[in-house]
Amino acid sequence: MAAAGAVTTVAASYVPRTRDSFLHLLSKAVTLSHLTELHAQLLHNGFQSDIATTTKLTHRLFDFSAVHHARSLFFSFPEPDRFLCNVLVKGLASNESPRSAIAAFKRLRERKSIDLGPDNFTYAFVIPAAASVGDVKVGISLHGQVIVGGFCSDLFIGSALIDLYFKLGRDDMARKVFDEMPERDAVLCNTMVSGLGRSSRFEDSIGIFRRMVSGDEMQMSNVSPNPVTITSILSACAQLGALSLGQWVHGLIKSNKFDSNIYVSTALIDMYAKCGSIVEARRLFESIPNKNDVTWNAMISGYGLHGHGQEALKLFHEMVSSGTPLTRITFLSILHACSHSGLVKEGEQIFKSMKRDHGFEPISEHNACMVDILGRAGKLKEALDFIEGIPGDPGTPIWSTLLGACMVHKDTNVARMASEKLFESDPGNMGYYVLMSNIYSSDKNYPGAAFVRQVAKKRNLSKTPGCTLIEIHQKPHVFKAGDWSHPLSRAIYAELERLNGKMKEAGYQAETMTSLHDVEEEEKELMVNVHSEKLAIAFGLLSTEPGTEIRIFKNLRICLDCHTASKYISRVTQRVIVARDANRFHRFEDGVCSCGDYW
DNA sequence: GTCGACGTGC
Repeated sequence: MAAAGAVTTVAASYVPRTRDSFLHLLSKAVTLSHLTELHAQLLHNGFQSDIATTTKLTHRLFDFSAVHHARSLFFSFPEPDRFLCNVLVKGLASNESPRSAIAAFKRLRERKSIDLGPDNFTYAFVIPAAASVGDVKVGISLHGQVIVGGFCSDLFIGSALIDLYFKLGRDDMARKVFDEMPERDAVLCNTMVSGLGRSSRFEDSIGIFRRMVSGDEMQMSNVSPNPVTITSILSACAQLGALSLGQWVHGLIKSNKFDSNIYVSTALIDMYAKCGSIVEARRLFESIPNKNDVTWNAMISGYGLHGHGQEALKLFHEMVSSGTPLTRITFLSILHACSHSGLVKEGEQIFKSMKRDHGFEPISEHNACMVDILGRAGKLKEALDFIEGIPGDPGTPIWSTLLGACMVHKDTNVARMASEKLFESDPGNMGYYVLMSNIYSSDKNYPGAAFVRQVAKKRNLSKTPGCTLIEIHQKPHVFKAGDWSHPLSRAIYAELERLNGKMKEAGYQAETMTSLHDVEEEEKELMVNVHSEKLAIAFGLLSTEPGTEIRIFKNLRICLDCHTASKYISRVTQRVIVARDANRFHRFEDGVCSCGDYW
């Protein structure tokens, strides 16, 4: 503390200092004004051409984002060496100036006469810069230079290259770099695990994780999962809905004493909530002593996902009184919870208080939430008024939200208006054409529906195929629409047939007929085909004891017919069915869904 | 005097 005090007084400037004491003070500085003061003292003490202190000062200035100051210090130094140049490249790269970092790197390479050629550090700094701007040409050129320079076995560079190739969308190259590393450490493996996860290649990602756990490969003999690995894997479990794997990882967390890591415990809450175990998520939440904003947000959004709007509101108010700083994501989470539960008044109040009491100017996503809240509740006129009140261009997500609400409430006029904006701003997105065509169909405007589909076809767009996952005895089974690839297909279709009879007796009517008119043959076939949700549910019924809860996961939003069918199935079989779709959870019990038919 | 990977909202 004495040191920190000294640098803030002007009198101290006249005390002669040694290089070591300056280096120490530079590392300790906690504010930018400390650094500015130290810079003045360095000049007073004749250190302007001392490279070690100049390097440290440049580094620390970048730490405080004083990019301009750091830059001019660098350029005022007569003969920078490679070390100082590396600090410049790193500083620029980590201060949202990756393009300047690349430019600086190129200038250095051109001046190789004074032995400023890049070393392993330079590449470890400049490759992430190329990755963050997504520059394929520069990225590949850097990889080439790494090979020529003989830096291939450097672990820092290896991780940077793996991350680069994932960011460029070249998963196979990332894999190649990983496979060819003579030795691997935890960070290198984690880069691979999280990169594969971001590319939705979960099985591959889990494969690397398993190899880290088993530890019987020469190249990874000293590598075992750490908290970073664990959070990446939990995030994969959450996206996959892989509860049993998540539980197994939870065991690993306990035996490795990673419980106290806040990243790990927050990821666990998120995993349990997204895998359908909201009660377990809350139990864990309560057991965490050092909750931060992200922990609270994860729990609030978990309640939102399950349609437990009141619980989400209670927790939100507890968060406010706990003194935890609220963030934009807190408001997104609570507003989503309101929209999923139809809490219009509460949502409006929170939206107002966000700006008034907490000083957050709404960004596009908050506005989209409000449109969602109003639109889902059928207040399309209010939603339109709200959109008109948004300064500037409301943006694609808002029109897309409004279009979704039009589908639920069958409003063709507002839908036409929203879709025109969307076709203009995002013409390559098939989802909008499908929605608009369905809206026309449900209004019996078949020429309109056919026209929209034709436009989509001319633009060569195709639908994301729907699929549903169900985990039986810790093994995942994935079904597509009309799937016959499962070994038990005969039994599954027979079970569906049997269910259909019982459901019809109970009053079920298929809801697909309205959209069957005037569609292309290929598409008609797809619509007549049994949806993947039903196949997964039938398989679940066959494979589990009576009374067991059935949990399924759908990659898209659940369709109206499958939603209705699931309600009937839950009644005629007396089973609870929990379905997670792309948006939220549905819990079907005795003919009723927890979403209140509101999704 | 200089290096990397993780959790919350769509």
